[in-house]
Amino acid sequence: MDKMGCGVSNRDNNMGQAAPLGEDFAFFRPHQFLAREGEPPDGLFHLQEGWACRYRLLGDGRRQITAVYLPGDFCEPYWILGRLPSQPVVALTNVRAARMPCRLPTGAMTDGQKRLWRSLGESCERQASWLVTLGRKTALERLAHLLLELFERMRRAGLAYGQQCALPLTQMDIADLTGLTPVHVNRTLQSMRARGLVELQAKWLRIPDMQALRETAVLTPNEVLA
Amino acid sequence: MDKMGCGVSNRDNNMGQAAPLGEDFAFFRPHQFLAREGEPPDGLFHLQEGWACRYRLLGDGRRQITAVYLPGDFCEPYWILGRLPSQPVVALTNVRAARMPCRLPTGAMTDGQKRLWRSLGESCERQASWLVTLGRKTALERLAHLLLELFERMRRAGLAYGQQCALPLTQMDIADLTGLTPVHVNRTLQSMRARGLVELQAKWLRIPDMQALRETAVLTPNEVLA
DNA sequence: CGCCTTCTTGAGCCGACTCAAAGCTAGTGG
DNA sequence: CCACTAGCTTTGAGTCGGCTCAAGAAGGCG
Repeated sequence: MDKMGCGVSNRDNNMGQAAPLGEDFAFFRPHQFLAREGEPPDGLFHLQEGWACRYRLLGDGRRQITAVYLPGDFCEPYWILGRLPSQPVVALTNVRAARMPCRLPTGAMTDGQKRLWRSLGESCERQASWLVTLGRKTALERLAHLLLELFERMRRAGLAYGQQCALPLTQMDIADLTGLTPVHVNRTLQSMRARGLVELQAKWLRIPDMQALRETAVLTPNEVLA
Repeated sequence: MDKMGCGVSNRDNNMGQAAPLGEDFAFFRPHQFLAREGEPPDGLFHLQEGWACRYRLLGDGRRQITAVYLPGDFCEPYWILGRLPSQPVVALTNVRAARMPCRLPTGAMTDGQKRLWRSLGESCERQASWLVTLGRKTALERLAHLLLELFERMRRAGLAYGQQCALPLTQMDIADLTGLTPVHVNRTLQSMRARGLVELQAKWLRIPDMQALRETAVLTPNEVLA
């Protein structure tokens, strides 16, 4: 349940600025839903700030996170394909997002639409890569893949500084992304730290040796984050 | 390498029948590629007969199959999004497919295009479901999910007879789909057989108790194969 | 008939899990 | 400024699901 009300508001109502025609904004706090399973989403969100994730919860409490949304990402490109969300999406941090209509664009191909198609393509590819990682890789390889991907996406969004970036995930979130337990994530991160592969503390990620981390992740050359 | 030549041919050349305008057909034998990593596909294939799969091979021989294509499926809807295939697709059996242009449809929405969009949406959703299964489920649950999904898709394609259907996969293929080893697939299938959950032999699948198998797969009610 | 792939079985091992209990923060309120 | 709390991280000890290695049985096909 939303603890803070609906989370969606017209920018005119609280900012005193004219929003671009037909566009308004939405704000979410951690744990607030951007979409619920089986319910039509309020719109397609273009994240401006903050992180969100899509997941599935099994009856006995097992959880798997199936997508992460970073600033600059669309959430969720699949929605334009006309199906109801099959998995809920929640904010991981405070989120600010532009809200746009959620339907298949028709007619002329604008830049915004091109970006949306590209985003859809990248999502599909990332999912396919994660099927490989979850199906066949070790804990060490999984973590390397995850941290590399998140860093690379943050870098592209202009949010990396040198070889570091923000990473507002708990070890439990990381466990639910990689299909591991929090305890094992903790131990594996320690061993990565010991080998100089990553530094990760206080929600901040640093990658001292990108090449080494890439090799650890056993990604194929043209994997999404190339 | 294709052992049998290119695999794509204009139907007029070998069937003596007029093909629908602008459409031709392609034939593949087991292990022939429908698409290679990083190379533009010959077209978008609409499978009429036979099975194919998409996969990734890691350097040390580990393989994960990331999609299966059955008769009636498009292979591969993602291709219309304008990226080069990031994972190869090979035929698992003899395949007959209609070949169509591989680009984003524009203009009026025909029935064929609607089917293509729906197909893309279903693919995305299936992938998301498999992320959960590979990340969080036991061997038993994974196999139940797989067999249930394949049966249901075959049923929708009109290729199930009562509670049985063809299933032209080796136990090694099944292992590469479920992220397990062939040995463990074998043992787990035996225990499923012993519990009366499935019968699987000679490339033929029978599901005596659909409800029991569904419960075993711990799927959420509105999972793709609902 | 002989070859090759697939399936099956046995024995031992190990990567990741479970359970449990401390240490850390960071935020809250007195 | 400090006690108090709640959530997160870390550590230890023991277990187990699925893996590895190896060999034999059972198909399928030329």
